[in-house]
Amino acid sequence: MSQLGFEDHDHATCIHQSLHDVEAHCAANRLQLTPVRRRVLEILLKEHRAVGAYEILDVLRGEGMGSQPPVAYRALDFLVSNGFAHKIEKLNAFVACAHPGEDHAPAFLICRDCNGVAEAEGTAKALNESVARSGFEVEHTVIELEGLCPKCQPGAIA
Amino acid sequence: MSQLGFEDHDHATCIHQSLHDVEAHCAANRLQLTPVRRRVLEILLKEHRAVGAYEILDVLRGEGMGSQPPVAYRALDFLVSNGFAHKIEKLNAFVACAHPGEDHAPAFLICRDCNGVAEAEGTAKALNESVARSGFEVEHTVIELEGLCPKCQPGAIA
DNA sequence: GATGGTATGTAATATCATTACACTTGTGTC
DNA sequence: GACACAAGTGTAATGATATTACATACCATC
Repeated sequence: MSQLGFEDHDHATCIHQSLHDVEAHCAANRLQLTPVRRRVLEILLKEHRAVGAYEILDVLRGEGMGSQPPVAYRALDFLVSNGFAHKIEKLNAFVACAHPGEDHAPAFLICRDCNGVAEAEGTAKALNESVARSGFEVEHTVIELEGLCPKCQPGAIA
Repeated sequence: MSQLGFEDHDHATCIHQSLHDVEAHCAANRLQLTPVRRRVLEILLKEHRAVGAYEILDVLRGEGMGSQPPVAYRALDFLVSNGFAHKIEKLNAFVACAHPGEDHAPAFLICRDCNGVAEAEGTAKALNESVARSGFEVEHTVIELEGLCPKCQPGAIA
């Protein structure tokens, strides 16, 4: 299983790369990455954790980009439905996607201590196939594992 | 994979059996199945679908068993934390457990058409083990598959 | 420059959930 | 029996998350 999010990495490059990927994907698919949408994506990318809609809205408000909930929710809808972000159902909050543009159904690893969220790939497919055999037709998959990330476990080197 | 919830069955027996199992489990573990808690369980058992807390509250209110949200949420907390019910994160709603008392982490199959919810067993374990190898310590698992149940698929015999 | 599609601004409201505190009831102890 | 304590319930208030509805702006095309 590949997994991304908890290990140390060059976060500036990480953000830059994701933004670039999203821009490319939007250009290729005639999707409008408007200022608000781009700003919301940046806010999400800044953190590898789930961010609530109202937290995002606060930032937007501070920057004069709209102050009512629909502004944030609309941008989030755009990002989620185009695969640039994911909703974490367990937290009613959102994370930037680690593989923007790819149509995938990752599992999310949610650390209850540091609130970090990582994506683990390659888990949903087997699950969906197994369920499909029972006659249920899967359209959308939510897999969220809550626990402690390596750094937050007792005895971790911190 | 075993799966329960969408197939036809004798629902009266199904409810009766579940209630009986829960009563036995409470008696064995000195848990108080008070009137409110029992009533909330009955409300959940009546349907194989996720029921919202306020919908439950409405029923309780109609029966004079408390009218404020905490009444419903406290009963639901009791049921969920003792394994008699589950919360469906995707819907912010609750279902009775199909295997009350057993400590398990089922996958939920949620039909977007009829709102039915079924439990599919035996999926989380492999997932957790696979993730554990990456260093993440899983404490709680949410697996929710949204789609169409056999009966709601186009072409179903209805 | 009229039309239509997409996006945004804003007010109001709906839905889901928790906090805080008062009260009751049952149990064990003195 | 008086008391302390824990668990459960009643209720008001509030907080957190999300949607509806409608007006306005922008932009591409004809």
